[in-house]
Amino acid sequence: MDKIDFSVRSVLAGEAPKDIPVTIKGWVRTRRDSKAGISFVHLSDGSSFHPLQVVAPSTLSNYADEVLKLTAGCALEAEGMIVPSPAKGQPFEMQASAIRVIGWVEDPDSYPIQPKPHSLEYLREVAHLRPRTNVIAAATRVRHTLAKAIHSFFDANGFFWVNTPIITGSDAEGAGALFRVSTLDLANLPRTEEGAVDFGKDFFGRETFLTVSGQLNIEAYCLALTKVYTFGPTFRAENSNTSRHLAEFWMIEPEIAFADLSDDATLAERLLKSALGTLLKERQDDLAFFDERIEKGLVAKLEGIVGSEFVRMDYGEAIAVLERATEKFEFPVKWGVDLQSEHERYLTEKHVKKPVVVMNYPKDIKAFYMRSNDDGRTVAAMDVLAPGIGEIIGGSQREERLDVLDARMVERGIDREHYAWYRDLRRYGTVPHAGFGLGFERTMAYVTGLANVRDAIPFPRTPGHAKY
RNA sequence: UCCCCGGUAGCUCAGUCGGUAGAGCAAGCGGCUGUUAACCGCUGGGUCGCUGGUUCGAGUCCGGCCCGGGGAGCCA
Repeated sequence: MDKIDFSVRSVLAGEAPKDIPVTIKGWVRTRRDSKAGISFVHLSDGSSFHPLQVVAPSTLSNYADEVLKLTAGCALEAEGMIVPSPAKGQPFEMQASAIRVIGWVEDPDSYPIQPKPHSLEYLREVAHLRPRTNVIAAATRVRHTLAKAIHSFFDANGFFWVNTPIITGSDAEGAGALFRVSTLDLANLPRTEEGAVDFGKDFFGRETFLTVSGQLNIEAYCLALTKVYTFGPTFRAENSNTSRHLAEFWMIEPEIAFADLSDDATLAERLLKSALGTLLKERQDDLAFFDERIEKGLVAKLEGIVGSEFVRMDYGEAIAVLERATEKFEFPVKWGVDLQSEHERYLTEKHVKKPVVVMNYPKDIKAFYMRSNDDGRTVAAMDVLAPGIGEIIGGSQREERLDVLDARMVERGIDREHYAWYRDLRRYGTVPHAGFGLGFERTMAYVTGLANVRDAIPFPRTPGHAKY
């Protein structure tokens, strides 16, 4: 065995052998030359936050022709012995015995990713190259670990992951505007006798859309498997232009049977704490970077969340707190109105300074499927608000009583036949159940300190943006 | 969709009272150095977002449009 492939991560962790040459492949971050006869090439393969320092001696056959011409972004293969680094900055480095350039950067002068801080706005315009930066690579690793931690939490607690459909025939009432899915020829639409578009001729024989929520479908599996969740993409065709909205985003939606709103809130709190705890253990390098460059005090903030109790507050209590506040709000506060962003921010950022669960909202501002409370004017809904990001979770106990559900649908003018299968769930062995939706990118924004969800997803889709 | 801010070199930005284009970084060349997003010197690099107008003269003032960002609403 003359050479072995290892990752930069394994080398820096001291896991690579020290008695035989190893080969590392990656992309150049920086190159510094010493006329004493060596060059330092920082090589990154994405496996860890820190790059590998490759020490290239001038005795390499291609030193003058190639090594001295390496610029940021060049792909290469470096072979050599791993040795303890005599200088500060890294525990180990490679004494290169061979460097093979695999891919040059043509025109280094205009290569969009330079070894300097770029603005996140600029990086969005080169979305195909931005994973080569520290910040996006770190976010990508955090995203992976966060997803894994969420799956692990559910698995350890007896939940089953259910892949609810991406294409749906129902429009999950009130969750937002829909993207149509159709194979009809737009230039030559089939028409009914009345002149309307004849969706009976469409691929599925009816109107279909991209899902805005897996909730209705997951309820069906909940009422058989008891503890289930979805984790998949979700689509909203809203013309939303904010740092908190994407047209395509990922959502985690657990649903638990034989459970009420309090159980739901407990699950939300345990899930968040568990996932954050895993991140703190497994992504220290990346979190340290976010702490230093993106949000000072980030790690302490996350540790604080893991170690503290979420504050629970009734909607009515939240209104009272806001009414007492000396803060000037643009929108007046009174019982019955939905909380505005400024109100949510005040509650979570100034009043309690950590995540807060607001529960039992007025029924008129919430969806038809949320369970009516005995007071006749509120429903068992909850929102988890997080500092800096606002609503991170929205959930509720579901209305399991068919007569009450029907009454609510009539109230809202919703066609019961359209929800026939959803009503069936209340006709056959109905039980109290509850669930919530956790926005994955909003959670990412919260744990990285990145202020915009567009930087928390590999290729963000927003109005007018689907180029990459 | 509404409100606000912005668009000048590959990137980040400065550009005064309207007088004809600047810096740092990057790139190229040279110097120095077991260096750490090194340091020193030199060089090249511009449709000042587009368009119309005011003016002797517009990066600068005015209108329209395009693009980006922030905030609001919708919501996760």
